Amino acid sequence: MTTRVPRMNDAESRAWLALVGTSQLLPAALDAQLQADSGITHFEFMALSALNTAPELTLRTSDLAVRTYATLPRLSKVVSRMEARGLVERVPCPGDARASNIRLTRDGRKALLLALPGHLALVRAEVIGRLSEPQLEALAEALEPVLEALADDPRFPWARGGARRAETDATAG
Amino acid sequence: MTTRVPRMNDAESRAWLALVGTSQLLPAALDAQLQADSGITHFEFMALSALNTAPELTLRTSDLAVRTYATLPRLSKVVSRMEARGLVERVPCPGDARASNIRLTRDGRKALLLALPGHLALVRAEVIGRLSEPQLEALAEALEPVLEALADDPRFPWARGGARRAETDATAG
DNA sequence: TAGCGTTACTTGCCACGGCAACCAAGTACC
DNA sequence: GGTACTTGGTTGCCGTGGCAAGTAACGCTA
Repeated sequence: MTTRVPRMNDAESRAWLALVGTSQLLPAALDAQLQADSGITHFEFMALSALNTAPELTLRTSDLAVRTYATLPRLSKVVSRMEARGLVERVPCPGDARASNIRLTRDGRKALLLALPGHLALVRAEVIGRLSEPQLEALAEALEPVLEALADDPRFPWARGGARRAETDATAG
Repeated sequence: MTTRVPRMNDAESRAWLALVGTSQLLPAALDAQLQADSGITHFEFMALSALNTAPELTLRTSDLAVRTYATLPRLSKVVSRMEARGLVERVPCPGDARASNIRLTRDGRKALLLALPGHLALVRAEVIGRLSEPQLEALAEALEPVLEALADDPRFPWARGGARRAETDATAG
Protein backbone atom coordinates (compact mmCIF):
# COMPACT_ATOMS: atom_id res chain seq x y z
CA MET A 1 0.00 0.00 0.00
CA THR A 2 3.01 2.31 -0.17
CA THR A 3 2.42 3.09 -3.80
CA ARG A 4 4.22 6.25 -4.81
CA VAL A 5 1.86 9.19 -4.89
CA PRO A 6 3.05 11.98 -7.16
CA ARG A 7 3.28 15.45 -5.66
CA MET A 8 1.02 18.20 -6.85
CA ASN A 9 1.77 20.40 -9.81
CA ASP A 10 0.93 24.05 -9.78
CA ALA A 11 -2.64 23.87 -11.03
CA GLU A 12 -3.44 21.01 -8.70
CA SER A 13 -1.96 22.78 -5.76
CA ARG A 14 -3.79 26.03 -6.44
CA ALA A 15 -7.11 24.27 -6.88
CA TRP A 16 -6.60 22.22 -3.77
CA LEU A 17 -5.56 25.10 -1.56
CA ALA A 18 -8.48 27.19 -2.73
CA LEU A 19 -10.90 24.36 -2.12
CA VAL A 20 -9.58 23.54 1.33
CA GLY A 21 -9.53 27.17 2.34
CA THR A 22 -13.05 27.68 1.13
CA SER A 23 -14.24 24.58 2.95
CA GLN A 24 -12.74 26.03 6.09
CA LEU A 25 -14.14 29.56 5.85
CA LEU A 26 -17.46 29.09 4.11
CA PRO A 27 -19.27 27.10 6.82
CA ALA A 28 -18.22 29.57 9.49
CA ALA A 29 -19.37 32.49 7.38
CA LEU A 30 -22.74 30.89 6.69
CA ASP A 31 -23.24 30.09 10.35
CA ALA A 32 -22.32 33.60 11.41
CA GLN A 33 -24.79 35.25 9.04
CA LEU A 34 -27.67 32.91 9.73
CA GLN A 35 -27.07 32.96 13.45
CA ALA A 36 -27.02 36.74 13.55
CA ASP A 37 -29.92 37.08 11.15
CA SER A 38 -32.35 34.61 12.56
CA GLY A 39 -30.77 32.48 15.23
CA ILE A 40 -30.32 29.29 13.29
CA THR A 41 -27.20 27.47 12.17
CA HIS A 42 -26.50 26.67 8.55
CA PHE A 43 -27.12 23.04 9.30
CA GLU A 44 -30.53 23.87 10.74
CA PHE A 45 -31.18 26.01 7.71
CA MET A 46 -30.44 23.09 5.42
CA ALA A 47 -32.70 20.84 7.44
CA LEU A 48 -35.56 23.34 7.40
CA SER A 49 -35.06 23.85 3.66
CA ALA A 50 -35.21 20.15 3.01
CA LEU A 51 -38.41 19.84 5.01
CA ASN A 52 -39.88 22.86 3.27
CA THR A 53 -39.59 21.25 -0.13
CA ALA A 54 -40.85 17.86 1.03
CA PRO A 55 -44.43 16.69 0.56
CA GLU A 56 -46.51 17.49 3.65
CA LEU A 57 -43.45 19.40 4.91
CA THR A 58 -42.45 16.07 6.38
CA LEU A 59 -39.53 13.67 6.10
CA ARG A 60 -38.40 10.51 7.82
CA THR A 61 -35.52 11.14 10.18
CA SER A 62 -33.09 9.07 8.18
CA ASP A 63 -34.16 10.64 4.89
CA LEU A 64 -33.49 14.04 6.34
CA ALA A 65 -30.11 12.85 7.57
CA VAL A 66 -29.11 11.79 4.07
CA ARG A 67 -30.32 15.02 2.55
CA THR A 68 -28.31 17.08 5.01
CA TYR A 69 -25.15 14.95 4.96
CA ALA A 70 -25.59 14.34 8.67
CA THR A 71 -25.03 11.35 10.88
CA LEU A 72 -28.10 10.08 12.66
CA PRO A 73 -26.95 11.05 16.17
CA ARG A 74 -26.21 14.54 15.01
CA LEU A 75 -29.55 14.97 13.36
CA SER A 76 -31.33 13.50 16.33
CA LYS A 77 -29.85 16.09 18.64
CA VAL A 78 -30.41 18.97 16.29
CA VAL A 79 -34.03 17.94 15.82
CA SER A 80 -34.47 17.82 19.58
CA ARG A 81 -33.18 21.35 19.89
CA MET A 82 -35.30 22.63 17.02
CA GLU A 83 -38.31 20.84 18.45
CA ALA A 84 -37.75 22.58 21.77
CA ARG A 85 -37.80 25.89 19.91
CA GLY A 86 -40.94 24.93 18.06
CA LEU A 87 -39.40 24.89 14.58
CA VAL A 88 -40.21 21.27 13.85
CA GLU A 89 -42.21 18.50 15.43
CA ARG A 90 -41.71 14.77 15.63
CA VAL A 91 -44.73 12.83 14.53
CA PRO A 92 -44.95 9.05 14.85
CA CYS A 93 -44.62 7.35 11.51
CA PRO A 94 -47.79 5.46 10.58
CA GLY A 95 -46.88 1.93 9.60
CA ASP A 96 -43.55 1.85 11.39
CA ALA A 97 -43.53 2.67 15.06
CA ARG A 98 -39.74 2.74 15.23
CA ALA A 99 -39.39 5.53 12.77
CA SER A 100 -40.49 9.06 13.26
CA ASN A 101 -41.36 11.80 10.83
CA ILE A 102 -40.04 15.29 11.20
CA ARG A 103 -42.51 17.97 10.26
CA LEU A 104 -41.82 21.61 9.64
CA THR A 105 -44.09 23.74 11.81
CA ARG A 106 -45.56 27.08 10.88
CA ASP A 107 -42.97 28.77 13.06
CA GLY A 108 -40.22 26.76 11.46
CA ARG A 109 -41.33 27.90 8.05
CA LYS A 110 -41.40 31.45 9.29
CA ALA A 111 -37.85 31.17 10.61
CA LEU A 112 -36.73 29.75 7.29
CA LEU A 113 -38.35 32.48 5.25
CA LEU A 114 -36.96 35.06 7.60
CA ALA A 115 -33.46 33.71 7.13
CA LEU A 116 -33.67 33.30 3.38
CA PRO A 117 -33.05 36.80 2.01
CA GLY A 118 -29.95 37.39 4.10
CA HIS A 119 -28.67 33.96 3.23
CA LEU A 120 -29.16 34.46 -0.48
CA ALA A 121 -27.55 37.86 -0.22
CA LEU A 122 -24.50 36.44 1.48
CA VAL A 123 -24.16 33.59 -0.97
CA ARG A 124 -24.39 36.02 -3.83
CA ALA A 125 -22.01 38.51 -2.27
CA GLU A 126 -19.32 36.04 -1.38
CA VAL A 127 -19.64 33.31 -3.94
CA ILE A 128 -21.92 33.20 -6.93
CA GLY A 129 -21.91 36.92 -7.50
CA ARG A 130 -18.17 36.78 -8.02
CA LEU A 131 -18.32 34.22 -10.79
CA SER A 132 -19.32 34.45 -14.41
CA GLU A 133 -21.88 32.11 -15.88
CA PRO A 134 -19.24 29.87 -17.50
CA GLN A 135 -17.32 29.83 -14.26
CA LEU A 136 -20.43 28.70 -12.42
CA GLU A 137 -20.90 25.93 -14.94
CA ALA A 138 -17.27 24.92 -14.58
CA LEU A 139 -17.48 24.97 -10.80
CA ALA A 140 -20.53 22.75 -10.83
CA GLU A 141 -18.97 20.39 -13.38
CA ALA A 142 -15.84 20.14 -11.27
CA LEU A 143 -17.35 19.73 -7.84
CA GLU A 144 -20.28 17.49 -8.63
CA PRO A 145 -18.13 14.42 -9.29
CA VAL A 146 -16.02 15.23 -6.26
CA LEU A 147 -19.09 15.45 -4.10
CA GLU A 148 -20.41 12.24 -5.49
CA ALA A 149 -17.10 10.51 -4.85
CA LEU A 150 -17.05 11.68 -1.26
CA ALA A 151 -20.63 10.72 -0.65
CA ASP A 152 -20.19 7.26 -2.14
CA ASP A 153 -16.82 6.37 -0.65
CA PRO A 154 -17.34 3.39 1.64
CA ARG A 155 -14.66 4.80 3.95
CA PHE A 156 -17.03 7.62 4.84
CA PRO A 157 -20.33 5.97 5.60
CA TRP A 158 -21.91 9.02 7.22
CA ALA A 159 -23.82 10.36 4.25
CA ARG A 160 -24.22 7.36 1.96
CA GLY A 161 -25.60 8.52 -1.32
CA GLY A 162 -26.25 11.98 -0.03
CA ALA A 163 -24.92 13.54 -3.18
CA ARG A 164 -27.59 12.12 -5.43
CA ARG A 165 -30.52 12.98 -3.23
CA ALA A 166 -29.55 16.33 -1.84
CA GLU A 167 -31.31 18.32 -4.51
CA THR A 168 -32.85 20.42 -1.79
CA ASP A 169 -31.72 23.84 -0.79
CA ALA A 170 -33.99 26.82 -0.50
CA THR A 171 -32.52 27.95 -3.77
CA ALA A 172 -35.87 27.36 -5.32
CA GLY A 173 -38.07 28.93 -2.67
CA MET B 1 -31.75 46.74 3.84
CA THR B 2 -34.52 44.61 2.41
CA THR B 3 -33.23 44.90 -1.12
CA ARG B 4 -34.68 42.23 -3.34
CA VAL B 5 -32.21 39.41 -3.84
CA PRO B 6 -32.82 37.44 -7.03
CA ARG B 7 -33.25 33.70 -6.70
CA MET B 8 -30.70 31.33 -8.13
CA ASN B 9 -30.77 30.11 -11.67
CA ASP B 10 -29.84 26.58 -12.56
CA ALA B 11 -26.10 27.03 -12.94
CA GLU B 12 -25.87 29.06 -9.78
CA SER B 13 -27.85 26.55 -7.85
CA ARG B 14 -25.82 23.59 -9.07
CA ALA B 15 -22.54 25.29 -8.31
CA TRP B 16 -23.72 26.37 -4.90
CA LEU B 17 -25.10 22.99 -3.88
CA ALA B 18 -21.94 21.26 -5.01
CA LEU B 19 -19.77 23.70 -3.12
CA VAL B 20 -21.77 23.52 0.07
CA GLY B 21 -21.93 19.75 -0.06
CA THR B 22 -18.23 19.50 -0.64
CA SER B 23 -17.52 21.89 2.21
CA GLN B 24 -19.56 19.64 4.42
CA LEU B 25 -18.04 16.32 3.45
CA LEU B 26 -14.45 17.17 2.63
CA PRO B 27 -13.27 18.21 6.10
CA ALA B 28 -14.75 15.12 7.67
CA ALA B 29 -13.12 12.90 5.06
CA LEU B 30 -9.74 14.52 5.56
CA ASP B 31 -10.00 14.19 9.31
CA ALA B 32 -11.00 10.57 9.09
CA GLN B 33 -8.06 9.61 6.89
CA LEU B 34 -5.44 11.54 8.81
CA GLN B 35 -6.78 10.43 12.14
CA ALA B 36 -6.75 6.80 11.12
CA ASP B 37 -3.43 7.07 9.35
CA SER B 38 -1.39 8.96 11.89
CA GLY B 39 -3.53 10.23 14.69
CA ILE B 40 -3.68 13.88 13.73
CA THR B 41 -6.56 16.04 12.59
CA HIS B 42 -6.55 17.89 9.31
CA PHE B 43 -6.18 21.12 11.20
CA GLU B 44 -3.11 19.79 12.97
CA PHE B 45 -1.81 18.62 9.63
CA MET B 46 -2.15 22.11 8.20
CA ALA B 47 -0.40 23.59 11.20
CA LEU B 48 2.47 21.13 10.98
CA SER B 49 2.74 21.75 7.24
CA ALA B 50 2.91 25.48 7.73
CA LEU B 51 5.66 25.08 10.32
CA ASN B 52 7.50 22.67 8.10
CA THR B 53 7.84 25.22 5.32
CA ALA B 54 8.76 28.08 7.65
CA PRO B 55 12.33 29.23 8.27
CA GLU B 56 13.77 27.52 11.34
CA LEU B 57 10.59 25.40 11.35
CA THR B 58 9.23 28.19 13.51
CA LEU B 59 6.34 30.65 13.38
CA ARG B 60 4.83 33.20 15.69
CA THR B 61 1.55 31.99 17.15
CA SER B 62 -0.51 34.63 15.42
CA ASP B 63 1.23 34.05 12.08
CA LEU B 64 0.40 30.40 12.32
CA ALA B 65 -3.18 31.29 13.17
CA VAL B 66 -3.51 33.35 10.00
CA ARG B 67 -1.94 30.67 7.86
CA THR B 68 -4.34 28.04 9.16
CA TYR B 69 -7.49 30.21 9.11
CA ALA B 70 -7.80 29.68 12.85
CA THR B 71 -8.85 31.88 15.70
CA LEU B 72 -6.22 32.46 18.34
CA PRO B 73 -8.00 30.55 21.12
CA ARG B 74 -8.42 27.58 18.85
CA LEU B 75 -4.82 27.56 17.83
CA SER B 76 -3.67 28.01 21.39
CA LYS B 77 -5.52 24.92 22.52
CA VAL B 78 -4.42 22.84 19.57
CA VAL B 79 -0.82 23.85 20.15
CA SER B 80 -1.12 22.85 23.80
CA ARG B 81 -2.37 19.44 22.78
CA MET B 82 0.32 18.98 20.15
CA GLU B 83 2.94 20.19 22.60
CA ALA B 84 1.79 17.57 25.09
CA ARG B 85 2.28 14.95 22.38
CA GLY B 86 5.71 16.33 21.56
CA LEU B 87 4.87 17.43 18.01
CA VAL B 88 5.72 21.09 18.55
CA GLU B 89 7.28 23.21 21.24
CA ARG B 90 6.67 26.73 22.42
CA VAL B 91 9.78 28.86 22.57
CA PRO B 92 9.82 32.38 23.97
CA CYS B 93 10.10 35.00 21.27
CA PRO B 94 13.30 37.01 21.55
CA GLY B 95 12.50 40.70 21.40
CA ASP B 96 8.88 40.38 22.47
CA ALA B 97 8.21 38.60 25.69
CA ARG B 98 4.45 38.52 25.12
CA ALA B 99 4.69 36.53 21.95
CA SER B 100 5.76 32.96 21.62
CA ASN B 101 7.16 31.03 18.72
CA ILE B 102 5.90 27.61 17.78
CA ARG B 103 8.59 25.24 16.61
CA LEU B 104 8.13 21.95 14.81
CA THR B 105 9.98 19.21 16.66
CA ARG B 106 11.68 16.23 15.11
CA ASP B 107 8.78 14.05 16.17
CA GLY B 108 6.34 16.54 14.70
CA ARG B 109 8.14 16.40 11.38
CA LYS B 110 8.05 12.64 11.53
CA ALA B 111 4.31 12.64 12.16
CA LEU B 112 3.81 15.01 9.24
CA LEU B 113 5.89 12.94 6.84
CA LEU B 114 4.12 9.82 8.02
CA ALA B 115 0.75 11.37 7.28
CA LEU B 116 1.69 12.86 3.95
CA PRO B 117 1.45 9.93 1.50
CA GLY B 118 -1.99 8.85 2.68
CA HIS B 119 -3.16 12.41 2.61
CA LEU B 120 -1.92 13.01 -0.91
CA ALA B 121 -3.44 9.74 -1.98
CA LEU B 122 -6.82 10.70 -0.59
CA VAL B 123 -6.74 14.15 -2.11
CA ARG B 124 -5.87 12.65 -5.45
CA ALA B 125 -8.45 9.90 -5.21
CA GLU B 126 -11.34 12.08 -4.19
CA VAL B 127 -10.60 15.43 -5.71
CA ILE B 128 -7.78 16.34 -8.00
CA GLY B 129 -7.57 12.95 -9.64
CA ARG B 130 -11.14 13.34 -10.82
CA LEU B 131 -10.50 16.58 -12.65
CA SER B 132 -8.80 17.39 -15.92
CA GLU B 133 -6.05 19.98 -16.09
CA PRO B 134 -8.39 22.66 -17.48
CA GLN B 135 -10.92 21.82 -14.80
CA LEU B 136 -8.27 22.27 -12.14
CA GLU B 137 -7.39 25.66 -13.59
CA ALA B 138 -11.04 26.62 -13.69
CA LEU B 139 -11.58 25.47 -10.12
CA ALA B 140 -8.66 27.51 -8.89
CA GLU B 141 -9.76 30.55 -10.89
CA ALA B 142 -13.24 30.27 -9.48
CA LEU B 143 -12.45 29.62 -5.85
CA GLU B 144 -9.50 31.92 -5.34
CA PRO B 145 -11.57 35.10 -5.50
CA VAL B 146 -14.22 33.50 -3.31
CA LEU B 147 -11.62 32.57 -0.75
CA GLU B 148 -10.17 36.02 -0.83
CA ALA B 149 -13.59 37.58 -0.39
CA LEU B 150 -14.31 35.40 2.60
CA ALA B 151 -10.94 36.04 4.19
CA ASP B 152 -11.20 39.79 3.72
CA ASP B 153 -14.81 40.29 4.70
CA PRO B 154 -14.87 42.45 7.82
CA ARG B 155 -17.91 40.51 9.03
CA PHE B 156 -15.68 37.49 9.52
CA PRO B 157 -12.63 38.73 11.37
CA TRP B 158 -11.29 35.29 12.26
CA ALA B 159 -8.81 34.86 9.47
CA ARG B 160 -8.10 38.39 8.27
CA GLY B 161 -6.00 38.20 5.17
CA GLY B 162 -5.55 34.50 5.51
CA ALA B 163 -6.20 33.93 1.85
CA ARG B 164 -3.20 35.84 0.66
CA ARG B 165 -0.73 34.30 3.03
CA ALA B 166 -1.85 30.74 3.14
CA GLU B 167 0.46 29.58 0.39
CA THR B 168 1.53 26.74 2.62
CA ASP B 169 0.37 23.20 2.32
CA ALA B 170 2.59 20.19 2.20
CA THR B 171 1.83 20.09 -1.50
CA ALA B 172 5.42 21.03 -2.11
CA GLY B 173 7.14 18.73 0.35
C1' DT C 1 -45.85 -17.21 19.71
C1' DA C 2 -41.22 -17.48 20.95
C1' DG C 3 -36.77 -16.31 19.73
C1' DC C 4 -33.14 -14.05 16.91
C1' DG C 5 -31.18 -10.82 14.01
C1' DT C 6 -31.99 -6.14 12.00
C1' DT C 7 -33.51 -1.49 11.66
C1' DA C 8 -34.43 3.18 13.40
C1' DC C 9 -33.41 5.95 16.13
C1' DT C 10 -31.70 8.10 21.04
C1' DT C 11 -28.51 8.83 24.80
C1' DG C 12 -23.97 9.22 27.44
C1' DC C 13 -19.57 10.43 27.43
C1' DC C 14 -15.87 12.77 25.56
C1' DA C 15 -13.14 15.96 22.45
C1' DC C 16 -13.07 20.18 20.17
C1' DG C 17 -14.15 25.22 19.06
C1' DG C 18 -16.22 29.88 20.09
C1' DC C 19 -16.64 33.82 22.90
C1' DA C 20 -15.65 36.59 26.53
C1' DA C 21 -12.84 37.42 30.26
C1' DC C 22 -8.35 37.51 31.74
C1' DC C 23 -3.22 38.44 32.27
C1' DA C 24 1.17 40.04 30.99
C1' DA C 25 4.12 42.73 28.20
C1' DG C 26 4.74 46.61 25.13
C1' DT C 27 3.68 51.59 23.79
C1' DA C 28 2.14 56.56 24.13
C1' DC C 29 1.62 60.48 26.43
C1' DC C 30 2.46 63.72 29.87
C1' DG D 1 8.57 57.53 35.43
C1' DG D 2 3.58 56.79 36.02
C1' DT D 3 -0.91 56.05 33.90
C1' DA D 4 -3.77 54.75 30.23
C1' DC D 5 -4.34 52.07 25.97
C1' DT D 6 -3.08 48.32 22.95
C1' DT D 7 -1.26 43.84 21.59
C1' DG D 8 -0.35 38.78 22.10
C1' DG D 9 -1.77 34.98 24.00
C1' DT D 10 -4.31 31.80 27.43
C1' DT D 11 -8.24 30.06 30.21
C1' DG D 12 -13.28 29.04 31.63
C1' DC D 13 -17.55 27.95 30.36
C1' DC D 14 -20.72 26.38 27.25
C1' DG D 15 -22.71 24.44 22.88
C1' DT D 16 -22.12 21.06 19.42
C1' DG D 17 -20.73 16.60 17.08
C1' DG D 18 -18.76 11.82 17.04
C1' DC D 19 -18.77 7.17 18.52
C1' DA D 20 -20.38 3.45 20.98
C1' DA D 21 -23.88 1.58 23.58
C1' DG D 22 -28.73 1.25 24.54
C1' DT D 23 -33.78 0.67 23.46
C1' DA D 24 -37.72 -0.31 21.04
C1' DA D 25 -40.10 -2.09 17.14
C1' DC D 26 -40.03 -4.95 13.05
C1' DG D 27 -39.74 -9.38 10.55
C1' DC D 28 -38.35 -13.88 9.70
C1' DT D 29 -38.15 -18.68 11.11
C1' DA D 30 -39.91 -22.49 13.37
